Amino acid sequence: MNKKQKYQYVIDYFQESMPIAETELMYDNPYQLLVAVILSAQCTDKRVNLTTSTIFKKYPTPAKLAKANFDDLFSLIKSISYPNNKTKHLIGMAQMLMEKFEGKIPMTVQELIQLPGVGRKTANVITSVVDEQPNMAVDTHVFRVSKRIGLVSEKATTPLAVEKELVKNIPKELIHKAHHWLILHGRYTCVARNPKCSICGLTEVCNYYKNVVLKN
DNA sequence: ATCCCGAGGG
DNA sequence: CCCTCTGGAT
Repeated sequence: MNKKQKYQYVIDYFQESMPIAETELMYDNPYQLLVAVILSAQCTDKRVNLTTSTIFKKYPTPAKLAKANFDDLFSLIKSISYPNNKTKHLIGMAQMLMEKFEGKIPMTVQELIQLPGVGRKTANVITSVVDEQPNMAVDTHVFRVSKRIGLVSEKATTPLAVEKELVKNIPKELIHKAHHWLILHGRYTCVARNPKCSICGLTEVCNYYKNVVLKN
């Protein structure tokens, strides 16, 4: 089976098993998604959702968030990872939105990564989810699952390298869905520790299953 | 002990 | 490339 066939097999499987694949972060607009994704670094979506309901009430717009008191915001997110950094990033992000972008969320990767707390992964999430741009955000799940199945080559050792190979091999119109497929597969089946290969429909094409599981 | 939709800085 | 930030769940 060549690479093209492998991608097709994986896509067909996900199309059938996950016809609707969406983020589990709760948001109602691009501003809320941006805040939620920044908060999601090294933290589960469920814990992020616990904090954003209050944050969105207290700071419903970039203008409000730009004027937030550090300690007030910190107290709302102190129970998730890196509260100090994230508080600083959120306020700085909102301030730059007001100063450089007229309080609106820019919709290009180049502009988004200028914002404090927004890196390539977050910028790819925003532009693909909000604007349906064919960008692939590579987080810990997408990285791990792509490597295990063998969707990307051995030499792809960084998120950027994985991103480029995935974008090259997945049809443009499916990249947005594929992003969520890989995340949800990684979150519930191809988990980091003791992946649940017994309930996985991809073992037939999976390098990890062939090279690691079958040999133990 | 390891992991969770990373980013910034050296 | 490396390191730090940093809390809760399993």
